[in-house]
Amino acid sequence: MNTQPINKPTESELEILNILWTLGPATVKDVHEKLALTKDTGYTTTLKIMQNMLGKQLVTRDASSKIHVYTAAVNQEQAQGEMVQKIIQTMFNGSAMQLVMQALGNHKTSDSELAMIQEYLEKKKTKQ
Amino acid sequence: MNTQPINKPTESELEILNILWTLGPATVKDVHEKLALTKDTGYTTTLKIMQNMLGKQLVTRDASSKIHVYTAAVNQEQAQGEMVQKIIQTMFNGSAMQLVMQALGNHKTSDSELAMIQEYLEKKKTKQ
DNA sequence: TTTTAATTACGACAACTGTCGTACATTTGA
DNA sequence: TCAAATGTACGACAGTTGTCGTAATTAAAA
Repeated sequence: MNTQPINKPTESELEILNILWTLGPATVKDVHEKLALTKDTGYTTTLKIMQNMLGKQLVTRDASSKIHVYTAAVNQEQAQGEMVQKIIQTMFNGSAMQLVMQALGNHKTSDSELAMIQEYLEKKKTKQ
Repeated sequence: MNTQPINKPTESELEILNILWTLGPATVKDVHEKLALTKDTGYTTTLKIMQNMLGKQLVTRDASSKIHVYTAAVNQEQAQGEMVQKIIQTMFNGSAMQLVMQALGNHKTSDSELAMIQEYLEKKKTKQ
């Protein structure tokens, strides 16, 4: 799997990547069905975007049968990391903490989740 | 200050907004100088982007003197909130926790900052 | 006053995106 | 076999963005 800096996906491409990360290898039809749940868009539009993504090497595809199967070519965690990095720089003045506060502030997060974060923080403190 | 859903800024517009949030009301020159520190771009480019932003009502300006003074017209916290929301939905399957983990994982965060987050979490747990 | 400098306005341009209609190819089933 | 259904390919288009050259305007300085 490619670990080069990612050829920055657009908003729409990101949505599709997210679907591919969830579904694993999938056809245009699969992706479009998922996408259509939240977005009013045509089949050929989805197809075209995925073809663009192929050009950018954001996905790979198996075209051995008529029905092409697409797979995300970028690592989910890496993409998440780069995005978070970007946001922190651009919107939170380089402070991860400010981002964390925002993320937790406007969200209902369960006690168990909060506990997990606390645990994570403990480990991190001792490690550093 | 406007609290309507924000007319979504582009990447470049976001950089400029961030500068305006830091500087407060500022001229194109001020903004461009800041911007030029990290980005190789022409003065008129910055100007044009800021004029676009005026059109979108992302900024306001005082044009009473020759030297126009621009002010961010969107609330920083709201913009941050909407961005974080978007990211969580699009890239983290709706889980704020996953975002938090990412943000803390790839960053050197000081112990004191970590402690602040922990404190924040404690308060949040008891409140909820 | 005249020149120079600083600023803004305007227009042009290429690249990228999302959108879709339509053509083409392939498979399926009647 | 042949028509229908299912997919993909291709091309066109409009809107947005970032980029910048250059013109116009205004203020400051000589």
